[in-house]
Amino acid sequence: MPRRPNFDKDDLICRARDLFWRQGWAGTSLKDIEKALQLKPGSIYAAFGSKEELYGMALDRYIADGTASLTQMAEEKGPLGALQSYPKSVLQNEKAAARACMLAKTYMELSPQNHPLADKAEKQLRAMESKFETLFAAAQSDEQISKDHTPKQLAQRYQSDLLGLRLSAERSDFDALKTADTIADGLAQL
Amino acid sequence: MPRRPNFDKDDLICRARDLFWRQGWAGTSLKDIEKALQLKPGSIYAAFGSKEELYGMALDRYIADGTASLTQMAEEKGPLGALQSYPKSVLQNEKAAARACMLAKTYMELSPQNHPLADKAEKQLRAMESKFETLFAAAQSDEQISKDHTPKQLAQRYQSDLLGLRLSAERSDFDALKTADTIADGLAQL
DNA sequence: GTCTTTCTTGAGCAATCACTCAAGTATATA
DNA sequence: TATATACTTGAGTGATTGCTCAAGAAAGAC
Repeated sequence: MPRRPNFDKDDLICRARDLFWRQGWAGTSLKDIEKALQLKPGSIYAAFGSKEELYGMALDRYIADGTASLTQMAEEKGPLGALQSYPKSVLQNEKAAARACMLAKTYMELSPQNHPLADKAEKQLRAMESKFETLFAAAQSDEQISKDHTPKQLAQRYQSDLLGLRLSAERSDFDALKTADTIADGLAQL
Repeated sequence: MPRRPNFDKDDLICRARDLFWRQGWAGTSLKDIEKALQLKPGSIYAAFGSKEELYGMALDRYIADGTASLTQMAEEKGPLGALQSYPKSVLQNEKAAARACMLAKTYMELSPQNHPLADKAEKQLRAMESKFETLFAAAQSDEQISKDHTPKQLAQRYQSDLLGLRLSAERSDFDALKTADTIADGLAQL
């Protein structure tokens, strides 16, 4: 009966994600989105509801990709190996729209306004931290690293370093790969 | 002859700095500034020229305070002591409008648009890195830390960790002081 | 082909943005 | 007190914001 939409919604969300990831919430206008998605306002609102909902879907997509990549890495390389490889793999991901973490950027920009999207980002940062915590606990069980610190403390320090690395990697004069190596080396010495 | 302005310009810049620091560039409207400075638009533009110039002055103020504090710390505690104390002292600064670094926030928000303020922030991040580099070099000369890594590499890793720490410290469920301790401990083991 | 249903279009909405300027007000000098 | 000078005011500028909706176009069912 009906006419079918002539676009791939998933692809559009990815393009929106890359825009938001690079330019942030306020830095991305609907004109930008119209241009990137090749869609008129009416279609955008019919398909996604609002700018905020679209950003939410973009975040969801970002989160799904990130957790999938970490999970796969853990299966391939074990807990310590995954923690050691993850920073470098993030930096070397050519498809990424930016080096910095979209969750961190979202939280930084929107938490002062108590924006719901900031809550969403914070919640996911917590989820990632707890994933790291699990990996550290496993690495301790495997006796790959000492039990001098709790898994939670290790995870917080690790995530903090990772976010700093990714933030710094946006700078042109920062040797991100070398710094990622020192992070990996640091883990081996724990 | 003339009437004198009945406000303290330096104080106004500090209040603007705190606003921008917390809320960012796009997140701070002129209405916000009018309210915080208790000034009408005309007075703001007469005193500061534009929102951009005011942000620039706010950044300058932020930079001056930050470098002064690090310099003083180096005189009091020596190079290694300063590097060890600096993260914690930043976190414990009650007068700070936010935990995260204003330079990093500015750079993150505005570098995608090639905004001049992002250049200014990046330049100052470089300046801070080079200050850290000097301190690491001095610490190596004093034989307080090994020469396994170059001062530049140490400074980049240190600054990266510091920015990550300050970013993470914005989160309510992050044990920032403990993480700052592990950073300080890590320096002692170099 | 005709009808029905859905998608696409883009001019245009109210609200907000950074900013201006002419008029009014306050103060130091003479 | 009179005058000159600068500061303060706030309504209002054009541009841009996120968003709406009536009209038109396209595709499957018959």
